[in-house]
Amino acid sequence: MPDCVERLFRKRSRVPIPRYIGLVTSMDMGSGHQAPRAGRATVADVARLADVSTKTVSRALSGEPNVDPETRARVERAAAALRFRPNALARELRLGGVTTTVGFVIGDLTNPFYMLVAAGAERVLAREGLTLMIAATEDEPGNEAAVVGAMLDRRIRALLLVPVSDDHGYIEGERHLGTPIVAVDRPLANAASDSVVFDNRRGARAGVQALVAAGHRRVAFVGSEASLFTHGQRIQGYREALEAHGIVVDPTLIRTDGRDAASAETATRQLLATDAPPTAVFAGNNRAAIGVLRGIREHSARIGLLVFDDFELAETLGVSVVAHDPQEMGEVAARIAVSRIADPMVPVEEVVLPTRLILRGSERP
Amino acid sequence: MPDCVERLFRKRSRVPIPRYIGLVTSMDMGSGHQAPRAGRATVADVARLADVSTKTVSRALSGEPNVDPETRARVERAAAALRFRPNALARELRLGGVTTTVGFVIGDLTNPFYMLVAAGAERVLAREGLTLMIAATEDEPGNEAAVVGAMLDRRIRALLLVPVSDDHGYIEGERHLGTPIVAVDRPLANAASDSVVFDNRRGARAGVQALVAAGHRRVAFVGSEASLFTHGQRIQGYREALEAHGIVVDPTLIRTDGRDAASAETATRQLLATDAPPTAVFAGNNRAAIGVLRGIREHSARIGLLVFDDFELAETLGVSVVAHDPQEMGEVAARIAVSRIADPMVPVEEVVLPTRLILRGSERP
DNA sequence: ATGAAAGCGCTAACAG
DNA sequence: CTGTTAGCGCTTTCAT
Repeated sequence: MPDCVERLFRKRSRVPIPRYIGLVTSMDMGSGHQAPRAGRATVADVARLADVSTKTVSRALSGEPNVDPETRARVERAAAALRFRPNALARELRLGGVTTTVGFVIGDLTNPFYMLVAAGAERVLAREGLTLMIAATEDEPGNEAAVVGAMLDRRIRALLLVPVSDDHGYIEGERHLGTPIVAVDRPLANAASDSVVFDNRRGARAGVQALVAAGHRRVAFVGSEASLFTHGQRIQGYREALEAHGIVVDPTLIRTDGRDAASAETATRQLLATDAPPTAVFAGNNRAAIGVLRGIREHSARIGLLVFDDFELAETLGVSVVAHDPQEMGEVAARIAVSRIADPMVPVEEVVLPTRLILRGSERP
Repeated sequence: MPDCVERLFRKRSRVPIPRYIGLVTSMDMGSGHQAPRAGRATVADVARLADVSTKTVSRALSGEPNVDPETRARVERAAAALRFRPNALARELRLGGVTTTVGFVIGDLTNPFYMLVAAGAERVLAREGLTLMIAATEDEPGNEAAVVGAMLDRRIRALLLVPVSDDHGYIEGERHLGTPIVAVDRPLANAASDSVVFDNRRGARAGVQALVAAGHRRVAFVGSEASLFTHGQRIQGYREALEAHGIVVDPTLIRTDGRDAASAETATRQLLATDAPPTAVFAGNNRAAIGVLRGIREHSARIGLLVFDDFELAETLGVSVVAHDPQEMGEVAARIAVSRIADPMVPVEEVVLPTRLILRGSERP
C-alpha cells in the first residue's frame, strides 16, 4: 500500500470480519430441513426451506397472481430468514440479456457539468425502473472503445455517450445489434445516431455580440481546440459575431490551449501581457472560466468577461454567461433512449437545446 | 412526452434505425456454414462458424495456452466476423457471481465533492481491473436500502457507501454474506464497518480558531443539522475552539438550517440583520459556502469568512478554507475495498483523513 | 490439442 | 394452484 496512506491517522480494530456467518438454520415451519450451505441463498434454498418448488418461489416472490396466500407467506418468510436476494445476473441472463441498466460514458468524472447531465438522466430513468451506470474515459480517445465495450458486454439496455474518439465506426455495428446509443453534448464522429447538443454556435455568437455591444473591439477566446466539436462551434459563433460588426478576427486572440483551469490562466496572462492586449475575454467553458478569472483578477485594467456555461458563483461574482441546462440535456437524452428502447424504429432524433444569455455586468469594460 | 421538450428545436431525420441488420453471413473459411440468426452472436455461433467446439472458442478467446495457433486464428476471425462479444452476465454467473464491478452509493449526484471521491476511487479500481458503478439515493434515507439492495443483487464485488439512513442494521447481514462494505465520509449509523472520514472536529476547530485569532468574538456557524455526522463533528469543533478562548457559545449564532446554497443565504441574511450580528461566519461545507458568500456580499460591513471544504474559486476569491482531499478519500476507500476483497479477514479499518487550514485573508475582519 | 456434458441461478412452458 | 423440464451463454471438469 503506497506511502500516501502512511501519514494517515488510523485505528485498526481487533474485530476481524468473517467472510460468512452461519445462516439461519431452522425455522418454525412444517417439516424440518437441513441447513443451507454457506454463501448466498438461492431460490433452491428457499424452495427447500419453504417446502415448495423453485417455480413457486419465483412466482411468489415476483408477485405473480396464482399463488395460495398461505404458500406465498411461507415462501416470503423463508426468503427473509435466508436473507434471500435474487441474483440479477441469473435473472437477466434468463430473460434474454434484458437488463435494467443504462450506461453513461463521460470524459471526466470531476467535471460538474457531466454530473448535472447524469443527474437529469438519472431522474428520468429512475421513473422507468432503470439504473444509471457511469463510467469515464479520462478523455482518452483510445479508452472509449474499451469502456463502451465493457458496458455493452454487460448488456446495458441503452448507452448515453459523450464521444471523445474521432472514429465511431466501431459503434455502428454495435448499435445495430440492438443497443440504442445516444450521443450527448457532441455528435458521433462518423456515424449517425440520436444526439443531444447545445446550440453552441448561436450561444457563442450572442455572447460575443454582447461584449461588442458593450464597446469591445478586441475580444479574445480562451478555450479548447476547435477539433473538439463544442469549442469548434463556439469559435465559429465567436467569429461570426465579430465579423457581423466588421471587426477583423485576430488569430492571436484565439487561444485554444486553455483545456483546463491552469492552462487557461496561463493563456490569459500571456494575452494580457502583449502589446495589444484584448479588452475582453470570452471563456469557452466553465473550466476555462476559472482560469480566466484567475488571470484577469490581478490585471490592472478592467477586462470584460463572458463565459459559455453558467456556474454556481457566477451570479455572486456578477459574471455574464451563456447559460444552458445540463440537467435538461440529461433528461432529453434519457427520454430518447427510453423511447428507442420501446420502439427501435423511431426516426433518429438530433436535438439541439437552446442557450440563454445572462448579462450580469462583467461584459462591460 | 412532457411539454418541456416541445420548446426545443429538433430535427427528425427520415432514416429509421432498424433493430437488426444482417450479420456477416459468409466467410472465406474452410467448410460452408449457415448464417447465424439475428441478434447477438454467442460462443456457439462462433464455434459453428469456426468449426470447433464451444470450449475451444472459450479457450482461444481467453488466451489459454493449449490451442493450435491456426485454430486460434480461425476462431478469432470468426469472432471478429460475427462481432462477438462475450456476455458478461453469463460469464459472471458461471464464475459464481464474481463480478468486476464495485458499487458507489452517494447522496447527491450534483455535489462535486462526491464526484471527486468517485474519481479517486475509480483510479484505484481501474488499476485492479474493476469498474465503478455509481448510484444516488437523492439523500433520501428511505431510498438507501433499495439502492444498496439493487447493487447487491447485481453481485457487486464491493460497496462504497455514503450513508444517509439512520439504521444500517440491514447491512450487517449483507456484508457478512461476503460483500465488503466501506462507509465513506460518514460512519454507518449502528453497525461496524470499514470507514474513511475526515477529521471534521479538529479541522473545524482549527478553522474557527483562525477566525478568533483574527480578532472575532462573534462567530456564526452556517451549515446542516448536527444529526448529520459530518456537521455534528464540525459544530463540536466550532464549540471547542470558542470555549478554548473563553467565548460563550451563543446558540442563536448556530444555524443548522443551511442545507443548501439557498437556505444558507437566507440564514446568513437573517444573522446579519439582527441587533447583535456576527462579525464572522464559519460555513459548514461547500454548498453552504455559496449561500454565505451571496449573503455577505451585499452587506455593508466586512464579514470574516472561513469555509469547511475547499472549492475551485476559493483561491481566486481569497477565501480561507479548511481543505481536505476528496480524491484521496476515494482512493483510500477503494484500497480498503480491494484489500478486503483479497482477504475478508483483515481487521476493520477506520481511517481518519487529516484536513489542512489554508488562510487566504477572508478570515480577517 | 480438442470435445461432450454438466451446471451457475433464474424463469417460461407445459403439465398435472 | 403447483411441480417438472428445459435453457439463457458461458466455463469447467473429465475424457479423448
